[in-house]
Amino acid sequence: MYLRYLEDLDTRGQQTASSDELAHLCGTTPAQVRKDLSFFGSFGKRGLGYPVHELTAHLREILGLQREWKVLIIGAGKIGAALANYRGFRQRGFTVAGVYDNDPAKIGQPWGESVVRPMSDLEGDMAHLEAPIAVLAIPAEGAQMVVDRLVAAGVRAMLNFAPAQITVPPHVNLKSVNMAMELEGLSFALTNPGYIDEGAA
Amino acid sequence: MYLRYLEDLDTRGQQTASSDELAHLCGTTPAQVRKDLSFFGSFGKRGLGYPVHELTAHLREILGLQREWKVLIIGAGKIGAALANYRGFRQRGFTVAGVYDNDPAKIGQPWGESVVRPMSDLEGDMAHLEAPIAVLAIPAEGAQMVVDRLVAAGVRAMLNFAPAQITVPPHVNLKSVNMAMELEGLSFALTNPGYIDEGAA
DNA sequence: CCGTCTTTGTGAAGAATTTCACAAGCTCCC
DNA sequence: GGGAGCTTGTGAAATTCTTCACAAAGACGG
Repeated sequence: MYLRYLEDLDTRGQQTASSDELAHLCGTTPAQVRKDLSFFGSFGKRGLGYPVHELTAHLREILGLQREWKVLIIGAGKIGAALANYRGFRQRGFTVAGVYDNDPAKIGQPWGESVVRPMSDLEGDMAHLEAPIAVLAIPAEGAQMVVDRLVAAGVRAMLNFAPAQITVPPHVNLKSVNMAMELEGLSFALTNPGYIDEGAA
Repeated sequence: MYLRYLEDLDTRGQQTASSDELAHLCGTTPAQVRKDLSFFGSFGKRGLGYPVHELTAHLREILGLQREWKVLIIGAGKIGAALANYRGFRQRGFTVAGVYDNDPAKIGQPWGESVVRPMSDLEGDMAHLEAPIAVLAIPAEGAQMVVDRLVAAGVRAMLNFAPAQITVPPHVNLKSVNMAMELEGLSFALTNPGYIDEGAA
């Protein structure tokens, strides 16, 4: 989150930012900002604040964004298409290495500069890729089977958009985005106006 | 999250579930499950566990899911299409009340059982809707302006997929899903294998 | 070059959350 | 109907997270 706002400031040419300013932008407190950043090192200058450009570079390195990450999109449906179109990816060093699907009607169809590949190519293609990240954009049914296969093929990190309960071995990183659950959170917030939602900004 | 797993158990016809079982499913601890649920009431039976069907109903009510929520999809692009296709929505009581876009090429195009409506219809349409939830599936540029307009029109809850920094007045609930940020989290996890990601399951 | 002003980094205090542990309560079987 | 076996609900302890507050350090003007 800090990186996001620091990039904005950097683009606007701002040289330094105080913890106070960052806190205001991110919806947190100055002390929190300082504690968070101090966990990774001592980046600021007393009396001045944090050097925006330099800190941006530090955070990129901390997050491992100095390298290019290959992303495999699993599922050539609407979500897959939305993801492939998403400019933010390439800007942040994520490049789509391939789109895979099981559906014979979709296999071979053009997809950006590439074509949709059959799932059966997955294992072979993995040999050329180092530490790819898989994005699951498939229906919930059978999602676990696909995940098992990805894990077996060596995928170590996945971002799951299928509204399914997925389990992975401990050495694999899985993040799930469940849109229905997000909406349910909003439903709760609207139903119980007392509870303020912290997931803002 | 509990609701998600309880629905599974309910579908399979399981009568009761212990905090131990729920904890295992949800990747947490039995004590946590009991504390969480006890916050809302005393739903379990000692010696037996929690009645699955009944607890499911309770959680639905707590989350405000006993009613139907109208959802406005803002942006008739790929993400909007993916959302409209998403079966999970209707199942959980969220119905798409309309799809809006600014692009003249898209306005009037068929969209499910309806058509894409111009943004200018928004304020008028709001009169017929009670407490709708807006889903932002638009580019980052200009997202804040659209949000301001939605807020002015009376929208009290929004789910934002635009990779933009949005601010809303305190009485409006905003949740943001930023796919790039999720991927960056995975990048961090892969780069620093020591840190285990809690966002699993 | 000195005094004032600003802002970081960080121990310590405070608050919140999670875990522990156990009494109380329910079931089930004999 | 009573005892054995589970499992909840919940105070209290332990842990984690956040906020406070201040010394140390740099900037800046005169």
